[in-house]
Amino acid sequence: MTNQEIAKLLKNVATAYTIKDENKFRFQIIAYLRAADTIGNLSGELQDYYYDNKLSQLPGIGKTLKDHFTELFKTGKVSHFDWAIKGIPESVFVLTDIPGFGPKTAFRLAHEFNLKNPESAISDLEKLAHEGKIATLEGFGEKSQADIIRSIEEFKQGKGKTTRMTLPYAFEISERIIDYLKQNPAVLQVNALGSLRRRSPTVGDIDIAVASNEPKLVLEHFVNYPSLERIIEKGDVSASILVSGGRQIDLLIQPENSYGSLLQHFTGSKNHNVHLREYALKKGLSLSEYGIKTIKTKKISIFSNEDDFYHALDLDWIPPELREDQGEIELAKQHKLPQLIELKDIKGDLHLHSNFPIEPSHDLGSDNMEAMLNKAKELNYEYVGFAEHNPSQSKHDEGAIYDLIARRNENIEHIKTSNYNVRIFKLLETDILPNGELAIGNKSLEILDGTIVSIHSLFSLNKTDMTKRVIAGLSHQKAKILAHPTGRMLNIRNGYQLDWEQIFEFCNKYRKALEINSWPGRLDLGDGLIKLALESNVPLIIDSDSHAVAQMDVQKYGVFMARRGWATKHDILNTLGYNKFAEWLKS
DNA sequence: GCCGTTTTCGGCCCGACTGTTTTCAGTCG
Repeated sequence: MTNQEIAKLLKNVATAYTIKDENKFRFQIIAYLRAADTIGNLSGELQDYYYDNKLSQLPGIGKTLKDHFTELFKTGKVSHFDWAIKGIPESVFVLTDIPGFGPKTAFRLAHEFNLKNPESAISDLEKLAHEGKIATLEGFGEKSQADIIRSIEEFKQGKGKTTRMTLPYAFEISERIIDYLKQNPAVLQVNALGSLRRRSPTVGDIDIAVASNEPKLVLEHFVNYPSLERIIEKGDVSASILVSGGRQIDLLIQPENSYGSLLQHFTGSKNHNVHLREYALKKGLSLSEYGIKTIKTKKISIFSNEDDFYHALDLDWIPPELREDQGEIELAKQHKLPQLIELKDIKGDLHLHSNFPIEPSHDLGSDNMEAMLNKAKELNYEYVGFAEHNPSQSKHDEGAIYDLIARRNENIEHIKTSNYNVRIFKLLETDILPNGELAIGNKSLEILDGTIVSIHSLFSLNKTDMTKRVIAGLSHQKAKILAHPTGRMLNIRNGYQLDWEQIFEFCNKYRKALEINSWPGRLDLGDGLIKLALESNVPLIIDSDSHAVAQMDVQKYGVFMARRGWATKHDILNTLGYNKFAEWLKS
């Protein structure tokens, strides 16, 4: 069962509670939604937390939910959930997936029109709306009927927040919008916030904050964005629009002198803010996007920057990547937050695919080694590793594979004679075959400084066999790094099954590194597994997996993931200088 | 149902926006 399916299950329980008795279940509803939020935004699989007995570490998951999940993973269902949603038509849970449909609206419509069939509930409702039947209900009008028709249309097209963007994609959109907003003189400051600022691997909508003393002018400018599709809402200090491609942009505005509170509020996460506000309440303070209110005197302190906002609560400033309610508030109080790794700490990129004609099993790079070295120099790297895919087994015998690798090595030696100031490691990205053997023989491996190993076939292997396969592959003395360890492709496929506890134990014992692959479509490992790996003292390495010079800039995304996983530079191997790194590679 | 620098019991974030209302309910972040 995927995280999204489990999160939906929890939301369904909250929906059912809301319909049955909102007051009685008030706090259960909050708890279920909070847990759903945690799980929906988790970058590791919930099931892995269960296997590692770490469910209780997750915010919002206490004893009761832990027991429910144990039942879920053992039996495939939870009797308490079944009990909770009993009596609510299944159609309701289908309708609540549509933006604008909450529990009350969904239940009311399902009930009034007797929408029994969940398969057809959405199209049945659409038909009723077109027939003008919804506007006749008390509490509904022509406008809400039209809204329902449009919501369903957009939902079917996957617009708004129905589908999530990858982080790098969202980055690009946000930069275009920010450039546009800056054209207006009423805009004094502008930042992308929300999950984008927290560097979440996928982003639902793009949140933008603006400092301005003339919010009306800013809003007017905003809703005239060239690729506007429609205005979702527009008030006095905020607005939401849909832009071409069906992406939702939310804008919030505050005067410059209270911009710090807005940054804090709009960065989230929701769970971080809820926790922070509960913490503040105990000090007699109430937090909002406007500032910090002393409850007794009703006096509001305002903050132009975020540091002061946190300091006013006796907390250190918390990096946005950590604001996921995973204990960061308590550590900020004790001045014990980790010093997170930064992009400038990276001293090399060990996973580069050049265009050297090595006749590989998978895609070849498009630029030559010299061009990639020039770029490495530009990035201030001390060293790189060329790691083309191994020559394909199907087209070459072992001798031919050896010759190709030897020729590539000669090419590298030749380049070394020119002075590039960047040291080179002779690596390779070698497939781990389904039986756990590496795709090239010992003789070929011997002429490498080391090899990256990875899974590129038979993803469907069961957990036990896949774990054995990976460990067998990593066991070779030359195998040093497991590339894109989960095999996930964001929004395309989940990773394969692995027993992480075993993998971590093995990597720690034999000092094998797990890669944080910065490739925009992968971002693999994600932050959840990074955090768990660090708790097991596993060496990590951040690589771009570049197939072209221009792609070498994606390293920042891997650093974002590492930061979200609480990594300091001491946790990441390629922050080491050349000598120390070479020493590890040789070990 | 969760959680702990007033608490293992008794609390539980705060506000914007919209539509259909004459003062609020529902949804969202």
